[in-house]
Amino acid sequence: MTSRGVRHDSMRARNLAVVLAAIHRSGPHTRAALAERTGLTKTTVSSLVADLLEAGAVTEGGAVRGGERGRPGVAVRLSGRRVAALGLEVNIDYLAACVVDLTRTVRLRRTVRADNRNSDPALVLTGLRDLVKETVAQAEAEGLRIAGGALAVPGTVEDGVLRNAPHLGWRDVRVADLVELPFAVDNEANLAALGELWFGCRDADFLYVSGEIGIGAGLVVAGEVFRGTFGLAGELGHVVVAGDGPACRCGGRGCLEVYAGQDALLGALPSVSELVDRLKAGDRQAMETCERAGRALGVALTSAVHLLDPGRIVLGGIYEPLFPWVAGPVAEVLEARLAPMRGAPPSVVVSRIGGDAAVLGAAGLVIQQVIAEPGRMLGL
Amino acid sequence: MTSRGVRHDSMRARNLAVVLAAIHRSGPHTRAALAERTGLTKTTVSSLVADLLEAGAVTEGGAVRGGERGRPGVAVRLSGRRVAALGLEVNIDYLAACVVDLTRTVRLRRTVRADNRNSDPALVLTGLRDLVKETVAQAEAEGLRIAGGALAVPGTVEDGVLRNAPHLGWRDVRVADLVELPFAVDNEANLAALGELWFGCRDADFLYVSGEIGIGAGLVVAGEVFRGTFGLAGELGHVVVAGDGPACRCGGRGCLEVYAGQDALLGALPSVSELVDRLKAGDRQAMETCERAGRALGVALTSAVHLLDPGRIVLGGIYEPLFPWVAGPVAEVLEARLAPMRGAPPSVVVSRIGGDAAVLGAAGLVIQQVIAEPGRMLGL
DNA sequence: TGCTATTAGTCCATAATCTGTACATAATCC
DNA sequence: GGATTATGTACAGATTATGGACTAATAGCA
Repeated sequence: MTSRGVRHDSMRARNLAVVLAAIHRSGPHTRAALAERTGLTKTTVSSLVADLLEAGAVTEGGAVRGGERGRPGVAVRLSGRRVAALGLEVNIDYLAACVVDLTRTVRLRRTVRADNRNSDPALVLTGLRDLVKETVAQAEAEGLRIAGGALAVPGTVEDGVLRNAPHLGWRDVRVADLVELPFAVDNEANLAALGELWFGCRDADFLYVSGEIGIGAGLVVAGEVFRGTFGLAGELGHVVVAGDGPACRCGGRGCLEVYAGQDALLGALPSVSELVDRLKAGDRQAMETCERAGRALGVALTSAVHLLDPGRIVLGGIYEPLFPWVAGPVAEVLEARLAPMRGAPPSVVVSRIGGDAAVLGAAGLVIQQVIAEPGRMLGL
Repeated sequence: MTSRGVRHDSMRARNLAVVLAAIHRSGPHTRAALAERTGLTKTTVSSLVADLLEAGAVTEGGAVRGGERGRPGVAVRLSGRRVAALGLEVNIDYLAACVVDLTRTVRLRRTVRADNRNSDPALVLTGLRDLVKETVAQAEAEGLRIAGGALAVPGTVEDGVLRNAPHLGWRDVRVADLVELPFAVDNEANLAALGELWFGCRDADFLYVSGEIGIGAGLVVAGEVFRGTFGLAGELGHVVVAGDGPACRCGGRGCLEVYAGQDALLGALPSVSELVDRLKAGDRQAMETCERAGRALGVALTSAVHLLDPGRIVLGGIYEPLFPWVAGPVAEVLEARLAPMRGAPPSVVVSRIGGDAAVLGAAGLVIQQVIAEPGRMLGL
């Protein structure tokens, strides 16, 4: 737990990361601009950039912005040619994979339908492994080198072990050693939040609300996902809306999920798209259901804002198609409850990437790691 | 916002911090043990320790633990002789100051009664400045050198500016330049949490609940205070317990504060000690009030656990004297609502330092800074 | 067109810091 | 008392960043 001292090699590694992060954060820069931003000398930056060029993480050339007088600089930008990340997702009715390059361009995207409810983990993971093999082969055929992978799962994760995924019916499944690559596993909502950070709103501070059968949330503060002590933070679905409300499957009463989970929203309807159809047709009962769910979500988010202090609120999952009918009540409740004490409540916006958030976020996590530790991830 | 590159001097500064942190984290160590823990060589550690010795941050000698065979090492331990931190607090009815040395020993402690409700900030700050002068002079007379100070205030703080302290009646007061020292200002609940971290339970992961007129909370994860996006996280008092409960002064309904704030607990009683007396005497009504408050607190904490995932829960402020009557209902509610899904809920314990938490925490913040940046704080 | 000012990027000697081996020191074990 | 073992220091060597000098490339201006 004690942090390690800085040696010459870790100093170099850190400086590589600092330069790469500066390029990533604010677009292409000349070496001179990078030197100014990082506080390193031009000489040092040149040397670091040379390493990054060789690793294929950056390219030279392209628009040289700004230069008023004097010799124009050479822009150094992230390269999409070589380094790429593998994002994976196991969910209730599908497996998904994607490959994203360092410029955040989605290069490959595959989904395999499968009924994974109460499934055998070994079987599903074999299927996933096949999907990975195909995807990686295809990516390599395009000249990409996969620097690492990450997997999103609908459940709680501790140290690479899937502790509990109620809807899959999995418990204590070891998934970290799925492939021979640097590999991470994390909760769907956390990764969906990262997806929003990398491919959606790109804001550095927000709470992503993932409406599925359960309701999860991922908080991003200063570009980092907040995970809590055991990685269990963000369980919005069981935040209490009414202390003595109806019983919830979690054992509590009056949890948000009871009012605004998928089951509560759909009632007897077969699917979310059916609900949306009815809403579009102006079905009174459907609209009241959404109104009620939205208000409950507003109450739960009031508590979440007081405790987590998010910059804004992004609604995703099933709340994305339902946004037009849910967002109003949510915002009204937040305004009424938060404005007097806090001033303007966080704005409520819709997710821009919908159902792809988690897979993309998984790839985003890997890209984040590459930028944070280029030395380790790229073998420098 | 871009992080700076590592230069030779910052490498040294960082390594000083790493060594000091290792000594702080797990007690006195020999140079050899420090070398092993930090991954640095014995030579480097020797050189770093020499600097720390000269700065007065550590001393040699004392028990040499462990050594089985071979030449015994010289223990290097934190020194209480020279470096010290100044903790300050402005509260509704007092000003407080303390001086704590690097070994966490409280060397000085002063409290000045004063009615600061709806007071003139300038006047109160003048009084505080006098208190600082006296305290610093006294500390220096004991040979201590104050490395920095921190101030706890009952309100929200942004960038050294006190934004809003409803009970003091202050708004947008600039307090950061109170003294000519490295100086920080923060919210009372956050600093009380740090106090608990440094002088109380010393756990690295917990949620400190600060019961006062309002109810605040400070979350510590891995030894760091979580502040949220704007530093407003941890407003436990306005977490919703019952969506359509009674109105709260914040504009919401059914907030925790309505059920378990000081006003709700005391009712017509003049003081907390009066309430405690009645509870000790077995007063039925008082006990029911506490029972009800405890259950409400349990419900709010259920939401907090789902969202923040704390390691344990520490009850402080007025909940400290009331702990015997409040803790039971809190724990019961948590158990009932959390156990089925999460397993054992976080344990609920009483604060060990009571009303001193915030001042001590302010000093703790400074010590934390000294250990994190000995170069800057000690002028190395 | 050519000169000057200005900015970008590289070269190379120098400085700062950590590493690694060798060694003196100081205990325990038998 | 000698062997063993571990601590802490000394010194040469390795790694990395620095800083000033130098080359390169462009715009402005005469």
